[in-house]
Amino acid sequence: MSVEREISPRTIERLSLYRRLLLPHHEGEDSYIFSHDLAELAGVTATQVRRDFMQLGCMGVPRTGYRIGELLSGISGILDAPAGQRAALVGVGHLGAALLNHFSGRWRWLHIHAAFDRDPDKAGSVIHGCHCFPMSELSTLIRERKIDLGIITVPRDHAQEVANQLIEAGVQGLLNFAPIRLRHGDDIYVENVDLTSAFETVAYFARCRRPSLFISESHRGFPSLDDRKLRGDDVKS
Amino acid sequence: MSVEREISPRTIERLSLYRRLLLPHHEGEDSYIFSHDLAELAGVTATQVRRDFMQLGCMGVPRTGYRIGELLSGISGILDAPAGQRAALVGVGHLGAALLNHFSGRWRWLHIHAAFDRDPDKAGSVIHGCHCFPMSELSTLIRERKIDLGIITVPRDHAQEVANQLIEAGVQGLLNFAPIRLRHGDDIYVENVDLTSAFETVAYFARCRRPSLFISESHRGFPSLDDRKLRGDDVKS
DNA sequence: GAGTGTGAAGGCCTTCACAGCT
DNA sequence: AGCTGTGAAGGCCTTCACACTC
Repeated sequence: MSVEREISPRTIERLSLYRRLLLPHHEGEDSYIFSHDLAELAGVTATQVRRDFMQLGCMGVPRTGYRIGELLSGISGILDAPAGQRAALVGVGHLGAALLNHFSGRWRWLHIHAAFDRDPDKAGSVIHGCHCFPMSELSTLIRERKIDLGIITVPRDHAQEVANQLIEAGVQGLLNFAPIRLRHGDDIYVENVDLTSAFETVAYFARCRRPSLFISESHRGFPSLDDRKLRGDDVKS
Repeated sequence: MSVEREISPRTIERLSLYRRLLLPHHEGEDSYIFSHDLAELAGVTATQVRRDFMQLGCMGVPRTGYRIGELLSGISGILDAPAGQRAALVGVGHLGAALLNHFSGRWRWLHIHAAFDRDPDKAGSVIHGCHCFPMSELSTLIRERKIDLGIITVPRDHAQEVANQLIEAGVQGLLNFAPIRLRHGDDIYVENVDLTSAFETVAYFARCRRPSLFISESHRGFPSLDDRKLRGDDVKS
Protein backbone atom coordinates (compact mmCIF):
# COMPACT_ATOMS: atom_id res chain seq x y z
CA MET A 1 0.00 0.00 0.00
CA SER A 2 1.23 3.36 -0.87
CA VAL A 3 0.29 5.14 2.31
CA GLU A 4 3.68 6.58 2.83
CA ARG A 5 4.50 9.72 4.64
CA GLU A 6 2.53 12.75 3.61
CA ILE A 7 4.60 14.83 1.26
CA SER A 8 5.17 18.43 2.25
CA PRO A 9 2.95 21.12 0.73
CA ARG A 10 5.87 22.90 -0.84
CA THR A 11 6.97 19.76 -2.59
CA ILE A 12 3.46 19.04 -3.82
CA GLU A 13 3.25 22.49 -5.35
CA ARG A 14 6.55 22.01 -7.09
CA LEU A 15 5.54 18.61 -8.40
CA SER A 16 2.51 20.22 -9.95
CA LEU A 17 4.77 22.80 -11.53
CA TYR A 18 7.33 20.25 -12.71
CA ARG A 19 4.61 18.30 -14.45
CA ARG A 20 3.49 21.33 -16.41
CA LEU A 21 7.03 22.19 -17.32
CA LEU A 22 7.88 18.65 -18.33
CA LEU A 23 4.91 17.94 -20.57
CA PRO A 24 6.16 19.97 -23.52
CA HIS A 25 9.51 18.19 -23.25
CA HIS A 26 8.01 14.75 -23.32
CA GLU A 27 8.63 13.67 -26.85
CA GLY A 28 8.74 9.93 -27.03
CA GLU A 29 9.91 7.42 -24.50
CA ASP A 30 13.52 8.38 -24.70
CA SER A 31 13.39 11.97 -23.63
CA TYR A 32 15.49 12.83 -20.62
CA ILE A 33 16.11 15.95 -18.61
CA PHE A 34 18.82 17.05 -16.21
CA SER A 35 17.95 18.29 -12.78
CA HIS A 36 19.66 21.59 -13.42
CA ASP A 37 17.67 22.20 -16.60
CA LEU A 38 14.35 21.59 -14.89
CA ALA A 39 15.59 23.65 -11.98
CA GLU A 40 16.16 26.56 -14.32
CA LEU A 41 12.66 26.27 -15.71
CA ALA A 42 11.11 26.00 -12.28
CA GLY A 43 13.19 28.72 -10.70
CA VAL A 44 14.62 26.48 -7.99
CA THR A 45 17.98 24.83 -7.33
CA ALA A 46 19.06 21.59 -8.91
CA THR A 47 19.45 20.03 -5.48
CA GLN A 48 15.88 20.90 -4.72
CA VAL A 49 14.70 19.15 -7.85
CA ARG A 50 16.69 16.03 -7.03
CA ARG A 51 15.34 15.93 -3.50
CA ASP A 52 11.79 16.24 -4.77
CA PHE A 53 12.35 13.37 -7.16
CA MET A 54 13.83 11.30 -4.37
CA GLN A 55 10.45 11.47 -2.68
CA LEU A 56 8.83 10.16 -5.84
CA GLY A 57 11.18 7.25 -5.92
CA CYS A 58 12.37 8.38 -9.32
CA MET A 59 16.03 7.80 -9.93
CA GLY A 60 18.15 9.59 -12.46
CA VAL A 61 21.25 8.44 -14.21
CA PRO A 62 24.50 10.41 -14.05
CA ARG A 63 25.33 12.04 -17.37
CA THR A 64 21.92 11.09 -18.72
CA GLY A 65 19.39 12.64 -16.41
CA TYR A 66 15.86 11.62 -15.51
CA ARG A 67 13.54 9.90 -17.89
CA ILE A 68 10.69 12.31 -18.42
CA GLY A 69 8.06 9.67 -18.89
CA GLU A 70 8.97 8.12 -15.58
CA LEU A 71 8.82 11.47 -13.85
CA LEU A 72 5.40 12.26 -15.28
CA SER A 73 4.04 8.93 -14.28
CA GLY A 74 5.56 9.25 -10.81
CA ILE A 75 4.07 12.69 -10.33
CA SER A 76 0.68 11.53 -11.54
CA GLY A 77 0.87 8.67 -9.08
CA ILE A 78 1.12 11.22 -6.31
CA LEU A 79 -1.10 14.02 -7.52
CA ASP A 80 -3.92 12.30 -9.33
CA ALA A 81 -6.59 10.40 -7.51
CA PRO A 82 -7.11 6.98 -9.06
CA ALA A 83 -10.87 7.40 -8.86
CA GLY A 84 -10.80 11.03 -9.93
CA GLN A 85 -11.91 14.03 -7.92
CA ARG A 86 -14.69 16.48 -8.46
CA ALA A 87 -14.95 20.07 -7.35
CA ALA A 88 -17.84 22.46 -6.99
CA LEU A 89 -17.45 26.19 -7.34
CA VAL A 90 -19.63 28.52 -5.32
CA GLY A 91 -20.02 32.12 -6.36
CA VAL A 92 -20.14 32.74 -10.09
CA GLY A 93 -19.03 36.35 -10.13
CA HIS A 94 -16.23 37.66 -12.29
CA LEU A 95 -13.59 35.67 -10.48
CA GLY A 96 -15.68 32.52 -10.27
CA ALA A 97 -16.46 32.63 -13.97
CA ALA A 98 -12.80 33.22 -14.79
CA LEU A 99 -11.87 30.13 -12.80
CA LEU A 100 -14.53 28.05 -14.51
CA ASN A 101 -13.03 29.13 -17.78
CA HIS A 102 -9.52 28.52 -16.55
CA PHE A 103 -10.14 25.02 -15.29
CA SER A 104 -12.83 23.85 -17.65
CA GLY A 105 -12.05 20.58 -19.32
CA ARG A 106 -8.43 20.86 -18.49
CA TRP A 107 -7.90 17.64 -16.61
CA ARG A 108 -9.50 14.34 -16.72
CA TRP A 109 -8.89 13.43 -13.08
CA LEU A 110 -9.77 16.69 -11.50
CA HIS A 111 -12.39 19.07 -12.72
CA ILE A 112 -15.14 21.43 -11.69
CA HIS A 113 -18.30 19.46 -11.86
CA ALA A 114 -20.88 22.03 -10.84
CA ALA A 115 -21.24 25.69 -9.97
CA PHE A 116 -23.60 27.37 -7.57
CA ASP A 117 -24.81 30.90 -7.23
CA ARG A 118 -27.25 32.80 -5.11
CA ASP A 119 -28.55 34.66 -8.13
CA PRO A 120 -31.56 32.77 -9.50
CA ASP A 121 -30.87 34.13 -12.95
CA LYS A 122 -27.59 32.27 -13.14
CA ALA A 123 -29.09 29.00 -12.01
CA GLY A 124 -29.89 26.83 -14.98
CA SER A 125 -27.35 28.48 -17.21
CA VAL A 126 -24.14 26.93 -18.43
CA ILE A 127 -21.05 29.01 -17.85
CA HIS A 128 -17.87 28.05 -19.64
CA GLY A 129 -19.18 24.56 -19.94
CA CYS A 130 -20.21 24.21 -16.32
CA HIS A 131 -23.79 23.91 -15.15
CA CYS A 132 -24.87 26.48 -12.60
CA PHE A 133 -27.34 25.56 -9.87
CA PRO A 134 -29.17 27.49 -7.17
CA MET A 135 -27.77 27.37 -3.66
CA SER A 136 -30.75 25.37 -2.46
CA GLU A 137 -29.50 22.36 -4.37
CA LEU A 138 -25.96 22.52 -3.06
CA SER A 139 -26.21 19.93 -0.31
CA THR A 140 -28.08 17.41 -2.36
CA LEU A 141 -25.93 17.68 -5.45
CA ILE A 142 -22.64 17.52 -3.57
CA ARG A 143 -23.74 14.39 -1.83
CA GLU A 144 -25.33 12.74 -4.83
CA ARG A 145 -22.50 13.44 -7.19
CA LYS A 146 -19.82 12.69 -4.64
CA ILE A 147 -18.05 15.99 -4.97
CA ASP A 148 -14.84 16.13 -2.96
CA LEU A 149 -13.68 19.71 -3.20
CA GLY A 150 -15.14 23.17 -2.89
CA ILE A 151 -13.95 26.38 -4.49
CA ILE A 152 -15.18 29.48 -2.74
CA THR A 153 -15.44 32.67 -4.76
CA VAL A 154 -18.23 34.42 -2.91
CA PRO A 155 -17.95 37.81 -1.19
CA ARG A 156 -16.32 37.94 2.20
CA ASP A 157 -19.48 38.02 4.25
CA HIS A 158 -20.88 34.83 2.78
CA ALA A 159 -17.68 32.81 2.69
CA GLN A 160 -17.93 31.19 6.10
CA GLU A 161 -21.52 30.22 5.61
CA VAL A 162 -20.78 28.68 2.24
CA ALA A 163 -17.81 26.85 3.70
CA ASN A 164 -20.04 25.41 6.40
CA GLN A 165 -22.52 24.17 3.85
CA LEU A 166 -19.82 22.58 1.74
CA ILE A 167 -18.22 20.88 4.71
CA GLU A 168 -21.58 19.74 5.99
CA ALA A 169 -22.26 18.21 2.60
CA GLY A 170 -19.03 16.27 2.79
CA VAL A 171 -16.21 17.95 0.91
CA GLN A 172 -12.71 17.31 2.25
CA GLY A 173 -10.89 20.24 0.75
CA LEU A 174 -11.53 23.91 0.11
CA LEU A 175 -9.86 26.37 -2.20
CA ASN A 176 -10.75 29.72 -0.72
CA PHE A 177 -10.52 32.98 -2.61
CA ALA A 178 -12.43 35.03 -0.04
CA PRO A 179 -10.24 37.47 1.88
CA ILE A 180 -10.73 35.82 5.26
CA ARG A 181 -9.59 32.67 6.97
CA LEU A 182 -12.28 30.08 7.27
CA ARG A 183 -13.00 28.24 10.47
CA HIS A 184 -13.05 24.52 9.97
CA GLY A 185 -12.23 21.21 11.57
CA ASP A 186 -8.89 19.45 11.26
CA ASP A 187 -10.39 16.96 8.88
CA ILE A 188 -10.72 19.59 6.18
CA TYR A 189 -7.82 20.91 4.15
CA VAL A 190 -8.11 24.55 3.20
CA GLU A 191 -5.87 26.38 0.76
CA ASN A 192 -6.23 30.12 0.73
CA VAL A 193 -5.53 32.10 -2.38
CA ASP A 194 -5.25 35.59 -1.03
CA LEU A 195 -5.11 37.96 -3.96
CA THR A 196 -4.94 41.04 -1.79
CA SER A 197 -2.02 39.73 0.22
CA ALA A 198 -0.27 38.73 -2.97
CA PHE A 199 -0.69 42.18 -4.45
CA GLU A 200 0.42 43.97 -1.30
CA THR A 201 3.35 41.63 -0.87
CA VAL A 202 4.63 42.34 -4.35
CA ALA A 203 4.23 46.04 -3.70
CA TYR A 204 6.22 45.82 -0.48
CA PHE A 205 9.13 43.83 -1.82
CA ALA A 206 9.26 45.71 -5.07
CA ARG A 207 9.69 48.79 -2.94
CA CYS A 208 12.47 47.15 -0.96
CA ARG A 209 14.47 46.79 -4.14
CA ARG A 210 14.65 50.55 -4.33
CA PRO A 211 16.39 51.73 -1.19
CA SER A 212 15.86 55.34 -2.12
CA LEU A 213 12.15 55.13 -1.67
CA PHE A 214 12.28 52.82 1.25
CA ILE A 215 13.49 55.29 3.81
CA SER A 216 10.44 57.04 4.99
CA GLU A 217 9.40 59.00 7.99
CA SER A 218 5.69 59.59 8.47
CA HIS A 219 4.15 57.94 5.49
CA ARG A 220 1.23 60.32 5.63
CA GLY A 221 1.37 63.16 3.20
CA PHE A 222 2.63 63.41 -0.30
CA PRO A 223 6.36 63.80 -0.65
CA SER A 224 8.00 65.09 -3.74
CA LEU A 225 6.33 64.22 -6.95
CA ASP A 226 9.32 62.51 -8.32
CA ASP A 227 11.85 60.99 -6.06
CA ARG A 228 11.90 57.85 -8.02
CA LYS A 229 14.52 57.09 -10.54
CA LEU A 230 13.46 54.78 -13.23
CA ARG A 231 16.61 52.93 -13.70
CA GLY A 232 15.25 50.71 -16.39
CA ASP A 233 17.23 48.43 -18.60
CA ASP A 234 18.34 46.08 -15.92
CA VAL A 235 17.06 43.13 -17.81
CA LYS A 236 19.39 40.28 -17.49
CA SER A 237 18.91 36.66 -16.86
CA MET B 1 8.66 54.86 11.62
CA SER B 2 11.50 53.92 9.40
CA VAL B 3 12.11 50.38 8.44
CA GLU B 4 15.36 48.69 9.26
CA ARG B 5 15.36 45.09 8.28
CA GLU B 6 13.36 43.59 5.50
CA ILE B 7 10.43 41.79 6.99
CA SER B 8 9.87 38.18 6.02
CA PRO B 9 7.38 37.41 3.23
CA ARG B 10 5.24 35.32 5.51
CA THR B 11 4.93 38.13 7.99
CA ILE B 12 4.08 40.63 5.27
CA GLU B 13 1.27 38.42 4.04
CA ARG B 14 -0.11 38.11 7.53
CA LEU B 15 0.09 41.85 8.11
CA SER B 16 -2.00 42.35 5.01
CA LEU B 17 -4.50 39.86 6.36
CA TYR B 18 -4.52 41.36 9.85
CA ARG B 19 -5.33 44.75 8.41
CA ARG B 20 -8.36 43.46 6.59
CA LEU B 21 -9.54 41.60 9.64
CA LEU B 22 -8.98 44.56 11.93
CA LEU B 23 -10.72 47.21 9.86
CA PRO B 24 -14.27 46.13 10.74
CA HIS B 25 -13.29 46.12 14.42
CA HIS B 26 -11.94 49.63 14.36
CA GLU B 27 -14.73 51.59 15.93
CA GLY B 28 -13.36 54.70 17.50
CA GLU B 29 -10.01 55.38 19.07
CA ASP B 30 -10.58 53.14 22.03
CA SER B 31 -11.07 49.81 20.35
CA TYR B 32 -8.69 47.11 21.44
CA ILE B 33 -8.13 43.52 20.48
CA PHE B 34 -6.38 40.59 22.12
CA SER B 35 -3.77 38.63 20.29
CA HIS B 36 -5.71 35.42 20.69
CA ASP B 37 -8.86 36.94 19.21
CA LEU B 38 -7.05 38.17 16.13
CA ALA B 39 -5.24 34.86 15.98
CA GLU B 40 -8.57 33.08 15.81
CA LEU B 41 -9.72 35.29 12.96
CA ALA B 42 -6.48 34.87 11.06
CA GLY B 43 -6.15 31.16 11.67
CA VAL B 44 -2.76 31.42 13.34
CA THR B 45 -1.49 31.15 16.91
CA ALA B 46 -1.59 33.98 19.39
CA THR B 47 2.17 33.84 19.76
CA GLN B 48 2.51 34.32 16.04
CA VAL B 49 0.38 37.42 16.16
CA ARG B 50 2.40 38.89 19.01
CA ARG B 51 5.66 38.19 17.22
CA ASP B 52 4.37 39.88 14.09
CA PHE B 53 3.37 42.93 16.08
CA MET B 54 6.78 42.99 17.74
CA GLN B 55 8.24 43.63 14.32
CA LEU B 56 5.90 46.54 13.87
CA GLY B 57 7.03 48.02 17.13
CA CYS B 58 3.46 47.86 18.37
CA MET B 59 3.14 47.07 22.03
CA GLY B 60 0.11 45.63 23.69
CA VAL B 61 -1.05 45.97 27.24
CA PRO B 62 -1.74 42.94 29.43
CA ARG B 63 -5.44 42.48 30.12
CA THR B 64 -6.26 45.19 27.61
CA GLY B 65 -4.77 44.07 24.32
CA TYR B 66 -3.51 46.04 21.35
CA ARG B 67 -5.00 49.35 20.30
CA ILE B 68 -6.46 48.71 16.88
CA GLY B 69 -5.81 52.18 15.57
CA GLU B 70 -2.15 51.83 16.41
CA LEU B 71 -1.95 48.47 14.72
CA LEU B 72 -3.58 49.76 11.56
CA SER B 73 -1.31 52.70 11.38
CA GLY B 74 1.71 50.52 12.05
CA ILE B 75 0.74 48.10 9.32
CA SER B 76 0.12 50.92 6.88
CA GLY B 77 3.53 52.28 7.72
CA ILE B 78 5.01 49.03 6.48
CA LEU B 79 2.74 48.06 3.63
CA ASP B 80 1.78 51.34 2.03
CA ALA B 81 4.20 53.30 -0.07
CA PRO B 82 4.24 56.95 0.97
CA ALA B 83 4.17 58.08 -2.63
CA GLY B 84 1.73 55.43 -3.70
CA GLN B 85 2.33 52.65 -6.14
CA ARG B 86 0.82 51.93 -9.50
CA ALA B 87 0.34 48.66 -11.27
CA ALA B 88 -0.32 47.73 -14.87
CA LEU B 89 -2.17 44.60 -15.83
CA VAL B 90 -1.31 42.81 -19.04
CA GLY B 91 -3.76 40.36 -20.56
CA VAL B 92 -7.40 41.32 -20.25
CA GLY B 93 -8.94 37.89 -20.59
CA HIS B 94 -11.43 36.48 -18.15
CA LEU B 95 -8.95 36.32 -15.34
CA GLY B 96 -7.46 39.73 -16.06
CA ALA B 97 -10.87 41.34 -16.17
CA ALA B 98 -11.83 39.64 -12.93
CA LEU B 99 -8.74 41.07 -11.26
CA LEU B 100 -9.46 44.54 -12.60
CA ASN B 101 -12.88 44.24 -11.07
CA HIS B 102 -11.50 42.84 -7.85
CA PHE B 103 -8.90 45.52 -7.32
CA SER B 104 -10.58 48.50 -8.90
CA GLY B 105 -10.72 51.51 -6.63
CA ARG B 106 -10.04 49.42 -3.60
CA TRP B 107 -7.03 51.22 -2.21
CA ARG B 108 -5.73 54.67 -2.31
CA TRP B 109 -2.06 53.77 -2.15
CA LEU B 110 -2.01 50.91 -4.53
CA HIS B 111 -4.10 50.47 -7.61
CA ILE B 112 -4.16 49.24 -11.18
CA HIS B 113 -3.53 52.24 -13.31
CA ALA B 114 -3.66 50.77 -16.79
CA ALA B 115 -4.38 47.56 -18.63
CA PHE B 116 -2.90 46.24 -21.84
CA ASP B 117 -4.06 43.67 -24.31
CA ARG B 118 -2.92 42.30 -27.62
CA ASP B 119 -6.46 42.41 -28.96
CA PRO B 120 -6.93 45.76 -30.75
CA ASP B 121 -10.65 45.65 -30.03
CA LYS B 122 -10.03 45.90 -26.34
CA ALA B 123 -7.66 48.80 -26.65
CA GLY B 124 -9.49 52.03 -26.07
CA SER B 125 -12.18 50.46 -23.97
CA VAL B 126 -12.63 50.89 -20.27
CA ILE B 127 -12.94 47.67 -18.32
CA HIS B 128 -14.14 47.84 -14.75
CA GLY B 129 -12.98 51.39 -14.57
CA CYS B 130 -9.55 50.74 -16.03
CA HIS B 131 -8.39 52.02 -19.39
CA CYS B 132 -7.13 49.39 -21.78
CA PHE B 133 -4.29 50.14 -24.16
CA PRO B 134 -2.64 48.27 -27.02
CA MET B 135 0.62 46.51 -26.33
CA SER B 136 2.52 48.93 -28.49
CA GLU B 137 2.03 51.64 -25.90
CA LEU B 138 3.19 49.56 -22.98
CA SER B 139 6.75 50.80 -22.70
CA THR B 140 5.91 54.43 -23.10
CA LEU B 141 3.00 54.47 -20.70
CA ILE B 142 4.79 52.54 -17.98
CA ARG B 143 7.67 54.96 -18.12
CA GLU B 144 5.59 58.10 -18.42
CA ARG B 145 3.16 57.23 -15.70
CA LYS B 146 5.79 55.80 -13.45
CA ILE B 147 4.17 52.45 -13.00
CA ASP B 148 5.96 50.26 -10.45
CA LEU B 149 4.28 46.89 -10.69
CA GLY B 150 3.14 44.49 -13.38
CA ILE B 151 0.37 41.94 -13.22
CA ILE B 152 0.68 39.21 -15.81
CA THR B 153 -2.48 37.41 -16.91
CA VAL B 154 -1.53 36.43 -20.41
CA PRO B 155 -1.35 32.87 -21.75
CA ARG B 156 1.68 30.82 -20.90
CA ASP B 157 3.51 31.28 -24.15
CA HIS B 158 3.48 35.07 -23.95
CA ALA B 159 4.25 35.47 -20.28
CA GLN B 160 8.04 35.64 -20.48
CA GLU B 161 7.96 38.12 -23.31
CA VAL B 162 5.51 40.34 -21.47
CA ALA B 163 7.62 40.10 -18.34
CA ASN B 164 10.68 41.21 -20.29
CA GLN B 165 8.83 44.21 -21.65
CA LEU B 166 7.57 45.21 -18.23
CA ILE B 167 10.98 44.85 -16.66
CA GLU B 168 12.59 46.72 -19.50
CA ALA B 169 10.12 49.53 -18.95
CA GLY B 170 11.13 49.74 -15.31
CA VAL B 171 8.73 47.87 -13.05
CA GLN B 172 10.23 46.46 -9.86
CA GLY B 173 7.69 43.81 -9.05
CA LEU B 174 5.60 41.29 -10.89
CA LEU B 175 2.49 39.41 -9.89
CA ASN B 176 2.45 36.44 -12.22
CA PHE B 177 -0.61 34.32 -12.90
CA ALA B 178 0.85 32.44 -15.85
CA PRO B 179 1.64 28.80 -15.09
CA ILE B 180 5.39 29.11 -15.50
CA ARG B 181 8.25 30.64 -13.59
CA LEU B 182 9.59 33.82 -15.13
CA ARG B 183 13.26 34.43 -15.66
CA HIS B 184 14.33 37.73 -14.20
CA GLY B 185 17.16 39.54 -12.49
CA ASP B 186 17.61 39.72 -8.74
CA ASP B 187 16.45 43.30 -8.72
CA ILE B 188 12.90 42.27 -9.57
CA TYR B 189 10.53 40.73 -7.08
CA VAL B 190 8.16 38.19 -8.54
CA GLU B 191 5.21 36.66 -6.78
CA ASN B 192 3.64 33.70 -8.50
CA VAL B 193 -0.02 32.93 -8.06
CA ASP B 194 -0.23 29.42 -9.34
CA LEU B 195 -3.88 28.48 -9.62
CA THR B 196 -3.16 25.05 -10.98
CA SER B 197 -0.78 24.19 -8.16
CA ALA B 198 -3.28 25.48 -5.65
CA PHE B 199 -6.05 23.34 -7.07
CA GLU B 200 -3.90 20.23 -7.28
CA THR B 201 -2.55 20.81 -3.80
CA VAL B 202 -6.01 20.98 -2.31
CA ALA B 203 -6.94 17.83 -4.16
CA TYR B 204 -3.91 15.99 -2.82
CA PHE B 205 -4.30 16.96 0.80
CA ALA B 206 -8.05 16.55 0.77
CA ARG B 207 -7.40 13.02 -0.36
CA CYS B 208 -4.96 12.45 2.46
CA ARG B 209 -7.71 13.19 4.94
CA ARG B 210 -9.63 10.22 3.71
CA PRO B 211 -7.50 7.13 4.22
CA SER B 212 -10.07 4.99 2.48
CA LEU B 213 -9.50 6.62 -0.87
CA PHE B 214 -5.82 7.05 -0.38
CA ILE B 215 -5.00 3.39 -0.60
CA SER B 216 -4.20 2.83 -4.19
CA GLU B 217 -2.26 0.28 -6.09
CA SER B 218 1.30 1.32 -5.89
CA HIS B 219 2.34 3.61 -8.67
CA ARG B 220 5.87 3.53 -7.47
CA GLY B 221 7.98 4.89 -10.17
CA PHE B 222 7.32 2.53 -12.98
CA PRO B 223 4.90 3.44 -15.71
CA SER B 224 1.74 1.52 -15.17
CA LEU B 225 -0.76 0.70 -17.82
CA ASP B 226 -3.39 2.93 -16.38
CA ASP B 227 -1.31 5.59 -17.99
CA ARG B 228 -3.13 8.82 -17.82
CA LYS B 229 -2.80 11.32 -20.50
CA LEU B 230 -2.82 14.87 -19.44
CA ARG B 231 -3.71 17.68 -21.64
CA GLY B 232 -1.33 20.52 -22.09
CA ASP B 233 -1.55 23.25 -19.61
CA ASP B 234 -1.93 26.81 -20.44
CA VAL B 235 -3.59 29.90 -19.18
CA LYS B 236 -6.53 30.65 -21.35
CA SER B 237 -7.61 33.84 -19.71
C1' DG C 1 -5.55 35.99 37.08
C1' DA C 2 -5.20 37.26 32.31
C1' DG C 3 -2.31 38.74 28.56
C1' DT C 4 1.84 40.35 26.81
C1' DG C 5 7.18 40.13 25.40
C1' DT C 6 10.76 37.24 24.26
C1' DG C 7 14.87 33.90 24.74
C1' DA C 8 15.28 29.27 23.62
C1' DA C 9 13.87 25.20 21.41
C1' DG C 10 11.85 22.87 17.78
C1' DG C 11 10.46 21.78 13.03
C1' DC C 12 10.40 22.24 8.37
C1' DC C 13 12.73 23.20 4.20
C1' DT C 14 16.68 24.26 1.53
C1' DT C 15 21.45 24.16 0.51
C1' DC C 16 26.20 22.36 1.08
C1' DA C 17 29.42 19.15 0.35
C1' DC C 18 30.93 15.19 -1.24
C1' DA C 19 30.76 10.18 -2.34
C1' DG C 20 29.51 7.31 -6.12
C1' DC C 21 28.22 6.11 -10.71
C1' DT C 22 28.93 6.28 -16.13
C1' DA D 1 35.10 14.87 -16.77
C1' DG D 2 29.59 15.35 -15.64
C1' DC D 3 25.71 14.37 -13.02
C1' DT D 4 23.14 12.04 -9.44
C1' DG D 5 21.94 10.60 -4.30
C1' DT D 6 22.11 11.93 0.27
C1' DG D 7 23.94 12.78 5.17
C1' DA D 8 24.86 16.89 7.49
C1' DA D 9 24.51 21.68 8.14
C1' DG D 10 22.23 25.83 7.81
C1' DG D 11 18.37 29.11 7.78
C1' DC D 12 13.94 30.54 8.30
C1' DC D 13 9.74 30.38 10.76
C1' DT D 14 6.82 28.89 14.43
C1' DT D 15 5.91 27.35 18.96
C1' DC D 16 7.14 26.67 23.93
C1' DA D 17 7.80 28.24 28.22
C1' DC D 18 7.93 31.52 31.41
C1' DA D 19 9.04 36.11 33.39
C1' DC D 20 6.66 40.23 33.56
C1' DT D 21 2.93 43.70 33.78
C1' DC D 22 -1.68 45.45 34.72
